[in-house]
Amino acid sequence: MTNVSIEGLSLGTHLYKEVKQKILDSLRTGEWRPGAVIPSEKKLSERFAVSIGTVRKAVDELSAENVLIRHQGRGTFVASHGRGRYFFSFFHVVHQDGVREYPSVDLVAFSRGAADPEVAAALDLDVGDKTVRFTNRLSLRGGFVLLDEITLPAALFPGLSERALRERRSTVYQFYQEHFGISVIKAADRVRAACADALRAQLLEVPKGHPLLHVVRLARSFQDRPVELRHSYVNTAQHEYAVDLLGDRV
Amino acid sequence: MTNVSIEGLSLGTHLYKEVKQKILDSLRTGEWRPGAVIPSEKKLSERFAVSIGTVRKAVDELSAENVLIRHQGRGTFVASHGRGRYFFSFFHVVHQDGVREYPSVDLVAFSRGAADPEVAAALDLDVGDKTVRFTNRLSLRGGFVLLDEITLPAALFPGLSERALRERRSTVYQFYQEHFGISVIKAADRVRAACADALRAQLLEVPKGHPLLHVVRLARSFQDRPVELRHSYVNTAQHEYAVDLLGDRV
DNA sequence: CAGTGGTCTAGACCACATT
DNA sequence: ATGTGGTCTAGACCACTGT
Repeated sequence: MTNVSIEGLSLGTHLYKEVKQKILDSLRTGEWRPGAVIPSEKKLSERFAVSIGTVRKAVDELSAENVLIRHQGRGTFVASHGRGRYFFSFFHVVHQDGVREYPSVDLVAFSRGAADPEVAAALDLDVGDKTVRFTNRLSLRGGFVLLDEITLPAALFPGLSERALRERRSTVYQFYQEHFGISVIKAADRVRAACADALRAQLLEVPKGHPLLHVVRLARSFQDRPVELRHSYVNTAQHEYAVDLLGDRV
Repeated sequence: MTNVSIEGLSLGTHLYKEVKQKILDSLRTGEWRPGAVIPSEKKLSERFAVSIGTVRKAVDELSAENVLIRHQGRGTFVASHGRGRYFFSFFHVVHQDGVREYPSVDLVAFSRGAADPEVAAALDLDVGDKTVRFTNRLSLRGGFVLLDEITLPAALFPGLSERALRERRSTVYQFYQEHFGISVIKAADRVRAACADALRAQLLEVPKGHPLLHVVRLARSFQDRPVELRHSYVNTAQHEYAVDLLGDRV
C-alpha cells in the first residue's frame, strides 16, 4: 500500500471513484456475474493498490445503489434480479391492504418493429432501428391487474424469441440479465390517469372507459444506458402504486 | 479520545448509532433548529467522546436521509423545507415536458373535526380526537392541477388558524416546521386512478368524470411519528407524477 | 488565513458464516 | 479455525469557504 502517486496524478479525481469505476468495469465485462461473489475487500484493496477503507467506500456506494449486496461473514455479491426484496424495488403495485405479492404473468402479444421518433428518443436509437415489442398481462390474487407493454432495442437482445419469453420462469429483468447480460439498475416512472380503451379494457376485463393508471417507465443499465421502454396500465380497483419518499432506501 | 468503555458496555450496540440518536435528540429538542449549522465534526467527536470517523458515519446516514445537509468548507446544516431541491423530494408532479416548477397555492377549504376510524388508524390517534382539515388548490403554468386535502392531528398544531394558513408564504412543510417545530422527513404515497366527482371537478375545472390521479400520502416526522394525512387529486392532462427508482437518491 | 467537510491510510478488534 | 464484512480509532492531507 505504498502511497505511490506519480506527481500530478489524482488531480481533481477521487481514488474511491476510480475503484468504483473499475468494479463496474468488471461487472460490465462479465468478470463477475450476477449472483456471484466478488473478491474480498482485502483482495480488492491489494488488486487496486489502495487501502481497505477506500475499497469500502466504493463498495458502500455500489451497495447503496443496489448494484452489489453485502453479506456479513459471507462476502459481497453481484445483485441479481431474483425474487428477493429487490424485485419490489421495480414492482410497485400492491394490494390496497398493503400486502406485496408476486404476480403471475401471461404473454398476450409479441411483435417486431422499428423505432418511431418517440421510442428512438427514449431508448437512444435512430428512427427506424429495429425493436422488439411484447405485452405481458400480470395477475394478482387471480385477477388481471396490470398490462406491461414493453419495447426493447433489438440490437441489445439478439435472438429474443416469443417462445423464450413465453417459457421463461424468472422475472423479466432476471431474464434480461441471464440471457442477454443486461442488468437493469435504475428506472424512472411517470404516472398519469387514463381511461381504458377498447383493447386494454378487454384484456384487463374492465368496462371500456374504466380509470387506469398509465405508467411510462424508462429502465437503464450501467452508465445510464436506456434498455427498456415500458407502458404499464394498472387497474387500481383493488390495488395501488406505492412509493416511499426518503427514509432509508427505496 | 480515550477508548473508555466500562466493561460490558457497547454489547450489541453500535457507537455510531448512539451518536446518530444523540444528534436526533438535539434536533427534536430544538437545540439545533432547521436551517442552522450544527457543531463541526471535530467538536461533535469531542462532545460525544468518539473518533471523528464515527461521527462521520452517523452524519453520513443522517445526510443520506436528508435530515442533515453537508456543505464542504461551510459546515453541516439542519435540513429545512425551504425552496431548495429538497422541495421536489415531496412534490412529484412535473409537466409532461419534464420541467419542474413551483406551484402557486390557494386555500379553498378549512374546517375542524374529529378523527374517524380511518384517520385515527393512519395518524395514530384515537377515534374522536380533534383534527384540522384544509384543502389547497395548486396551480402550474396558470392552470389548476392539484387538490391537496390535508388532515392534521390538532394536538400537534396548536392554534393553527385558517388565517395563518392563508397568509403563509412558505411551503406547507416549511410552515409546519417554522410554526410548529414539526419536520416532515419521510412519507409514503399510494397512487390510484379515479374519476372526478362533482365537487373536485368544479375545483379543478375539468368535466365531471375526468380521470384523475388520487394520491394518499402519510407523512412522518422523527421516530416515524405520523403527522399528516393527505389526499391529493391530480389532473394529469398536461402533468405527470414522476418517480425515480434506485439510482443515487430520490 | 483558519476552519470546515472530504479523502485516504493503516491497523485493531468485533460479529458472523462456513469449514 | 479461518475468512468475511462491520465498527472504530488516530491522524495526515486535500479542497473548499469565509474572513
